Amino acid sequence: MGGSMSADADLHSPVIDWFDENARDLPWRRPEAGPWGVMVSEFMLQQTPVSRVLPVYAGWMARWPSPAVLATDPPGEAVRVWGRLGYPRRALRLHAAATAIAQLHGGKVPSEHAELLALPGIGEYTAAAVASFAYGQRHAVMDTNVRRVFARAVSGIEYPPTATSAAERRIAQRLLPLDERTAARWAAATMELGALVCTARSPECVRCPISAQCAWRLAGSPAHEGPPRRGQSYAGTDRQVRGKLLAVLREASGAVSQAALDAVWQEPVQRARALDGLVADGLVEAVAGGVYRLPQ
DNA sequence: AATGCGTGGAT
DNA sequence: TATCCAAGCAT
Repeated sequence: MGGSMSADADLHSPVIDWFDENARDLPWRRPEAGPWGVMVSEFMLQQTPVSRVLPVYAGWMARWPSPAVLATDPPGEAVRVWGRLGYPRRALRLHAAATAIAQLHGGKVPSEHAELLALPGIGEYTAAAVASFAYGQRHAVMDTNVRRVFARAVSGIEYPPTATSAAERRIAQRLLPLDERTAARWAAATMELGALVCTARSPECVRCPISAQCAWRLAGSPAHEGPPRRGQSYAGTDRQVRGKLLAVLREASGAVSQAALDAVWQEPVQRARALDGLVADGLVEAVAGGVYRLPQ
């Protein structure tokens, strides 16, 4: 098995105390955000930086202060307000989740992990995050930040593996404080530490509250072994074409012509494939006669 | 298990 | 300029 219980416990207080002093004042952390605000923020933050989420979150919550209100608007409006956050299928899934909450949960964001997991767009991470941040429950919340912190502090490696491993889950469970309140604080604190200090590219170990106990640091900060984790290319892909097509639809007040969509990409085969994909995903509706619009 | 899915800032 | 990276999910 891994390290001793005392070594694990020595991490809790420094990290939580650091969080008490350094936590960002983010809108979804305020009491008025409520479970719905937490849930909206988690959808928006999937693969998207905080700085870009902030303005969209504000607009979203002002227009749709509850899942029931969102459910009364067409999904295309969610896609429109989503704007340029990226991965617009998230907007569709958030709308679908709001509809399910309105219909199946009396309009209240469920508090049980299994009920959250059953909602569209909510996977293991988001279910744990909402249950922990919104309801104060005890869950191992493993996002890219937490995984990196544990990889370094506990496993002594610079980056976690590409896919979450059983070993990582064991470590997260082992480190999770037994007390529910403390566990919820720990989850937020470890995530914030990864986001602000133990960052991917240039960690600021001098500001880290557990640098003296960090296995990676103690090993001399060895460089990442193995093949470079390939970043996704973007230019020229279907994703870029989909983005350009959807941008036209978002910015139009109503339906748009085939000609307007054709103008965004010269190559007709890829353009058609991208448009078909958007329709298949439910992000675009084909109206009669080569006219398209956001879904209603 | 490996892919596809947006976008823009930082280095 | 090219690459990396950002609170993942669904298939």
